[in-house]
Amino acid sequence: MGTVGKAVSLLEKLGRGAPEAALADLARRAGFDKATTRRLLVSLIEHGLVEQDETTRLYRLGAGIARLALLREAQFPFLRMAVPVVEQLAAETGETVHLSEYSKRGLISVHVVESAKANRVSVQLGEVLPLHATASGIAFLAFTEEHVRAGVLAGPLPAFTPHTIGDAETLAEHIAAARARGHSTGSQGYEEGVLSVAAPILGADGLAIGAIAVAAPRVRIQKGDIERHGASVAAAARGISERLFGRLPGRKQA
Amino acid sequence: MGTVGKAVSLLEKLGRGAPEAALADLARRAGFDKATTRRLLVSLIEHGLVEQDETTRLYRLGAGIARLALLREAQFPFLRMAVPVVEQLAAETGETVHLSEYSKRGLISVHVVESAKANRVSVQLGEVLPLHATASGIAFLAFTEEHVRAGVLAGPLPAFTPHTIGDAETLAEHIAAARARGHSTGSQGYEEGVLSVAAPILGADGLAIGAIAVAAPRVRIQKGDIERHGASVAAAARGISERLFGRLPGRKQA
DNA sequence: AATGTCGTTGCAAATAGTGAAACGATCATG
DNA sequence: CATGATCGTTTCACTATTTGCAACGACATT
Repeated sequence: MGTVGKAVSLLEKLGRGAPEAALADLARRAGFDKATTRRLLVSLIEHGLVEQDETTRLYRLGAGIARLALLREAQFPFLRMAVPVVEQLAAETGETVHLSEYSKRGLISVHVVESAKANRVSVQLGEVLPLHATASGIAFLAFTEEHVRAGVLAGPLPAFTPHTIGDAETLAEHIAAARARGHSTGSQGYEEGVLSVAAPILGADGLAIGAIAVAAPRVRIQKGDIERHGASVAAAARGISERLFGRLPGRKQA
Repeated sequence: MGTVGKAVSLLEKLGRGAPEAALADLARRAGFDKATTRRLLVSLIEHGLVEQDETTRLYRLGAGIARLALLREAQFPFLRMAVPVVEQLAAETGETVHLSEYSKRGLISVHVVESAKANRVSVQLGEVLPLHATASGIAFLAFTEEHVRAGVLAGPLPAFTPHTIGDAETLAEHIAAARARGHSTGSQGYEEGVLSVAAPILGADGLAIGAIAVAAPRVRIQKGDIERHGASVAAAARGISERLFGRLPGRKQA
């Protein structure tokens, strides 16, 4: 692993778990030498990506991270454009709605509006959702480039619940169905007892850049809810694309 | 400069200017060799901090940045706690209010509510505000550790306008006055024609972690406005500290 | 006191990063 | 249509940065 890989890996370790971490703890979790870990951390501190408590010597993510994220949002206002639509969809459905953006490993949940109901689905911000095990992931896969889809179908499909789709064939069917309908459904593939409906958010080139999903406890879903929410979530996804790119992107044939 | 420094420097170059940048452009701006620049970028891409448009080959900041920022906000909910107070202060004063957080180089503006008035002060999100030239910076310096304050007083004090405080002695007086009053004032030190009033947001140890400021066009400020806004902004800053840390931190003697 | 763990620093060994050059591809320009 | 410039990419020998071990004092626990 290159040096920058190690540095980023430390940032991720700092992001998980407790708000602050000790040097030896980080070195252990990352598998680096104490000396190496420390030198990487001081480099990151010098650039504001990490901060250190002067008295406890504990490390935490720095404000430079927030700065980069703000600059990015200024360049590509995904949240600013999408959040109002998410809120609207949450109000319309009364269920938890979450918005995610594609990145290397999977879909990163970037905004969540939780249902007001007592029994509701909860999603952690910044969490990476697996592409094969969530409605959002399947919606994304249905409208992404062939090589990404092929990569997921070829790779391992780890099970998160007993209901997680485990074989590539079934997954391919779900993806094809989602492409045909314009939205996907997920049934307890990631969390037990949760049903979801998701639609892809398409970029200017017609390929998915993220997804929006409605997630509800299984017990609350009535006949017809799936279809109703499916239409709503697909409309919301289109709305976000239009706000971001002006007109609705042409749908790419696969 | 170490390797991680170079990598971070590329991230900052990507954050400034156009939403996407070409390899040769980045190499020139950063002063690195084309080959070096590319290798750093692919490392960053592998970890999701940078993305590349498959067809145009242009680079941009990746969703991994947003992920880290979200994880950080989950660990230390600065925005979640502060934003409502900022909105409230903006409504109360009718002027632009901005919130900033301290980092290595200066105060990073992390949230802004612009005045509804036509003639209003505008602040760029993610911008780094100089500590010696803004009301926020002086408020921060008045309640930070001695060595940080000394470092700023010792270092160069670049002028952004003809009104920027240029000598350490005057700056020290402003800082002392801010410490005595609990809030600071800034007069066209960073942007011409802008008057500001700011107060420090104190951490659990009584030292400043950021600042909140009201900024208005000079022409609109009446007698008494400074004092009124000073009291409001100081109260808002205390409110944020209390929301973040429970009780009001004890004020540290300097 | 003794033992364990912590953060920090120095050093020689080695790995990882470096820049120049060459490549084909692409895009203006004449 | 040919030319020249610029682009992104790859290779390779060289160098410098990074690395891990070991030792250190400080601290906390036993």
